[in-house]
Amino acid sequence: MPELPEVETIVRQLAEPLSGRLIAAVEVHRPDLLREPPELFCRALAGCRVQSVTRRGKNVVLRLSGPQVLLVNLGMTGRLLLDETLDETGSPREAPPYLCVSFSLAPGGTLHYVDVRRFGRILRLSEGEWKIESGRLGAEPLDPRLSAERMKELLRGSRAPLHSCLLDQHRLAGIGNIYASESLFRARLHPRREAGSLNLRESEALLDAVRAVLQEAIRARGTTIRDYRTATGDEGGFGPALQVYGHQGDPCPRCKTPIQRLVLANRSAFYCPSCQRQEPPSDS
DNA sequence: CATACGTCCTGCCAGC
DNA sequence: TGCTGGCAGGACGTAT
Repeated sequence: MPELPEVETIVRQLAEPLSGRLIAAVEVHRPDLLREPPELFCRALAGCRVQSVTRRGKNVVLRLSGPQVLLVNLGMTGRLLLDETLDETGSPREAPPYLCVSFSLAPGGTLHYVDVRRFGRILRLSEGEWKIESGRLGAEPLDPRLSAERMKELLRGSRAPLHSCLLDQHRLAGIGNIYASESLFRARLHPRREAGSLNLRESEALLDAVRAVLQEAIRARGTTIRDYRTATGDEGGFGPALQVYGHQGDPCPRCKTPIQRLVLANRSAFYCPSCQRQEPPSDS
């Protein structure tokens, strides 16, 4: 499931090779990923030049000439694969399975959007529409301007469990189920703790933990549980570094207490019942 | 308004 | 051994 580190990895890999490239043609094999008729989509993108590839939350943002913005959300199983190779006959390689959209580049190469479960979305927006969409998304956890005070403010007023709050893309953008559990473990905060009850010290610990986990995961090129691949088709290397996610029943890496799994808002949260206490501290 | 929960979609695998 | 029901969850829509 591509979260911030996975999307960041893909964006870093695509930025150089795609910048300045021409989109020669677009083929849509799965129209349900779009919010417009595929013919319109293809016509509007053909002939555009890629100006930049960036990330906002879990979204890949391609700025194109026109100007227009191509927003790619990978959902659960989406992949952006850059194929620059040719086979021995000189024609492009065979289309990968579950291919949804392919962007033929000039000169040569293809960017494939592949998605088994098709939870992903590809939106073509104007600069103004994207500005509004981006404004609805929450703070970037790795933005150095994000302070512990601001972090506390983001959680303030929420009676929801911390785990659910971290998944809310309108508060912080980019965290999904894997890094929510990992961050809470590092910050020693219980996933069911009421989000709005965090004091400044705890908010700072949480922000530090979120940043540390995301940065380490980026360095490892993300976490492959099953489906995630980088833009070069490789698996991410952060899996072995996961301390609680998917480790139900295993001993806590800190205190050896068995890791527990609980379900919050239909999502699994993994935590150590000994290291991560439910109760807010009495000194707040 | 905020929160909870169902829905989409398919591959995988535990359990019968 | 083969089949199947349940599970996985990002984002959105609907219900409370």
